[in-house]
Amino acid sequence: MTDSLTPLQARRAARRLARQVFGYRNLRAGQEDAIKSVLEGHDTLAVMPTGSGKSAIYQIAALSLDGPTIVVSPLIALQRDQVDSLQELQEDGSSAALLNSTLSASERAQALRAFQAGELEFLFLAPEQLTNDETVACLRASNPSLFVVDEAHCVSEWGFDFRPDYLRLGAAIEALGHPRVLALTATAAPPVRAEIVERLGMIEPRVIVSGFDRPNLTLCVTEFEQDALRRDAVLKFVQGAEKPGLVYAATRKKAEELAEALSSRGLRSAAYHAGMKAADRDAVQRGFMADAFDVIVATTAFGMGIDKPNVRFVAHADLPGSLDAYYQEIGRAGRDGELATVHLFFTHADTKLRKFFASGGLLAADDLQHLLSILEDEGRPVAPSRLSEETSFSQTKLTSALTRLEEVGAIRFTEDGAVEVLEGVESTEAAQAASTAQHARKEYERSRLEMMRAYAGTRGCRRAFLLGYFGEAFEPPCDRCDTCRSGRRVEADENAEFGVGERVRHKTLGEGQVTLVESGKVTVLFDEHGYQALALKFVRDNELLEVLDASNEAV
DNA sequence: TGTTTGTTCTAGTCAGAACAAACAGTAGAGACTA
Repeated sequence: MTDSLTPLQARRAARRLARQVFGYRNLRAGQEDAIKSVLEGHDTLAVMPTGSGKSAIYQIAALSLDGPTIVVSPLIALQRDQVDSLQELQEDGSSAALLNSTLSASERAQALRAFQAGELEFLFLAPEQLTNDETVACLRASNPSLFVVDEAHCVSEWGFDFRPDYLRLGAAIEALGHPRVLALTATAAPPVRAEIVERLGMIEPRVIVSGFDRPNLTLCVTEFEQDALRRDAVLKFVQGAEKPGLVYAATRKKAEELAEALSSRGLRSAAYHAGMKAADRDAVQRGFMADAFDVIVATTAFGMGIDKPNVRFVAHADLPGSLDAYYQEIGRAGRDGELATVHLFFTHADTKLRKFFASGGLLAADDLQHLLSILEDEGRPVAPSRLSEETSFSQTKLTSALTRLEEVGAIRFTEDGAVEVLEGVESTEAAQAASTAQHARKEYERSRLEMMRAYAGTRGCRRAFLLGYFGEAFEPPCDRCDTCRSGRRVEADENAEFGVGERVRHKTLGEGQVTLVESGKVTVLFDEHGYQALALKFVRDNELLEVLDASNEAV
């Protein structure tokens, strides 16, 4: 690892590069703190709002350190954008390259050769690339000084069941000799931050969190009994809203249907989802950026990497799966700092679809045991491709199963990527432990959906609720949410002995952090059990919670 | 989990009931074909 700098040296180096390379007269507080932290030698997680210059953090840190930088980014399109913007900065245009499946074998070899020869400062890749041992060996030989994980919330949001290779980044970092790690994201509630730090194996990390508040956003929610009434309300809202804007729908079919309905009402609208052809998706995205559309109706596929300043509204035509996802999506409104409206339209039935999505990817204990028995019978490391053939598991399911078993210490990956059972492992117990861990995860996801539902139904200040979820106390009224503006806002329970952000300990659920005190309930994010809403009276009568001070001592 | 779509059956040549199957979100990698 490159020698660390003193705090003063780090600050000077950061400011000098910011001026010389980027032409910045000043760095923002969060930017400077994060860069300093990296230059002082710390693994660092920076949680900062979009538009606060996260890319500059890793670029300045990378240029300050000797040795090349690996940047993990979730989408190939994002990687291309980053390389393009870096090439504009570099006079010779040769200091950044991509590594992904769209390259030919020779292009790939050339990128790796250039990285190894020190001709590249940045190499951008998706986590899947790091499952290739030859790639990892080649990258290790290049002695990278910095390992950047952009959009780091994907580790937590996607790693468990969608893109499991995100969960193997920690192992890849170790295989690379643990270069300094810098994780960047705009959205991470406390449990997501903890998971990023743990999964990436960050050593004595510094976690730098800028504020989550977006005071220029007006927060509104309307509940409907019937889907048809909700649909009419969404269409009416979009017609009357200042443009351009975004509508998020839960399904592809609904996105297309709403886009068509808006077009028939004279609006320039288009649908966007992952089922569309790449060229069509690209055309919609470019059209939106160029103000060629009034509104895009999209699934969750739309938005990552979109930095359009003048989005005046974001409407949700379905309940999102979590406040994390919701905050990410509404964050695309009002990036120019001007007023923007975000409106959630939902029905109670929305939770059913979300529960279905959350239930996906569960592996049966029998499947896990079957996998272990194959490995046991073999008695030596087995290539994942063979396991895939013998189990008929899809690639994603197999990787997910192996990750679950690795987490409970039942298997390990050898240096050449094969899998073997660890000595002394009892397969039934290990499969059961992995299955139990899965259910705990699903329980956590269920609790996040409950928090989303609670936000939709709150009679208190929505801004206070949202910020409390991210661990930030806020004193209402905000005058920028429907409950505050209506004059019907329910005051927080001022007699409650618990405050948002405080650490507490429950008799059976363990320690956690208070996220909300409202309507006779205290909601706690428990370290082991996710979000739980507890009746204050019951808590008091049974002395269930005790407040901990900063040093975790009961007071 | 719940809705939509497809299939089969009956009775009668169209239509509807009953049941089964498919589908509902996010991406990269890499094998395969033209």
